[in-house]
Amino acid sequence: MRKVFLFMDTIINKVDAKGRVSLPSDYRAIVKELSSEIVCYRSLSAPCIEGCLEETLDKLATDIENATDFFSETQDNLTNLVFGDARRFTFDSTGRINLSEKLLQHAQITDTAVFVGKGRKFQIWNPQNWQKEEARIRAEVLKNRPSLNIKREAE
Amino acid sequence: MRKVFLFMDTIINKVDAKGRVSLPSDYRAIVKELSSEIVCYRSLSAPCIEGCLEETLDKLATDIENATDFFSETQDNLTNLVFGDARRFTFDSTGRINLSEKLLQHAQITDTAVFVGKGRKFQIWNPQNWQKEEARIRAEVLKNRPSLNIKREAE
DNA sequence: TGGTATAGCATGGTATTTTATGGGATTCAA
DNA sequence: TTGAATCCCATAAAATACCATGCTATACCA
Repeated sequence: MRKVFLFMDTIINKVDAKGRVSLPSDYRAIVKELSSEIVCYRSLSAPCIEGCLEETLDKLATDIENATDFFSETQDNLTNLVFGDARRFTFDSTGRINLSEKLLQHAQITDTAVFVGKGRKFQIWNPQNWQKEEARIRAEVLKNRPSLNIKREAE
Repeated sequence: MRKVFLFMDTIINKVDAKGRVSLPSDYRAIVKELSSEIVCYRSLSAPCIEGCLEETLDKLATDIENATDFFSETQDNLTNLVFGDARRFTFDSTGRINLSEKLLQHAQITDTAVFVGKGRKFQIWNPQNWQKEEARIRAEVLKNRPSLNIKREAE
């Protein structure tokens, strides 16, 4: 596995009648080092699909196990919500995945999808929704310059 | 054996008159790497069936040993409840297991079963019950956003 | 710098495989 | 011998892999 891997850039691709979309080739290059699978799930906080490597979710599973008790309600709730929603999507030789109805509906995607890199994860948006969301984020950043402060708080 | 294996997604399958259910193919793929057996038991906290690899229960046994005293009532109770209830279920060439009456009754399952991935484990629910449970969990998580806090605590 | 060749990519269509599930046969135990 | 559990076979539907084409971005050369 490569030491450095980041999902980046914003790419627009078509979704055909069967729900097939080409995963951007840059993204594929990252995944291909391990397998030909990507994990997708409905974002908890926004009307979009999120994607990442299975490895990333595996880390989360371990984190949850370490942070909560086997019999605790919190562990139950979290694992149900996260893993109950996530699913593996394998892409074929041409690099397409077949998104499920559930995911497409949640993101209000019909015939076009926008892939937005987020580092270890990426998101898939309806083009109009993404346009609005990006404007909103930019406006907020201009007001508050939040990024650096937030990092300090967390450390 | 694969480095990463997670039970994911939510899948609805039919239960026939004999009590047979297809284990979702993704789940089978995970199990098949080791054997053709899965362990199931009645959930301690919810009206559903829980399933996992025997390996996972083995880890739990170790955890219980480490966390409680050999002679303690807690260890007694836990081990009785978990291991007294658990049973191996082998699936046939078409991938079906034959759930026992005891398990089906506990989960109120008659003709349809919902498999819910939970990472290292999965659950089997009655469809209506799962629908309610999922709504409850989502509402609770949206109120508290527990995931991030828990992660911080663990670090 | 400008123009052309080439390789890679997205996308539409088609073929193949896998999977869920019903029904029946067989085995084993009571 | 009867009942229950397990195994095997058949089928329809859905998921997935493969093939072919047109386009775009990149590389190469004059």
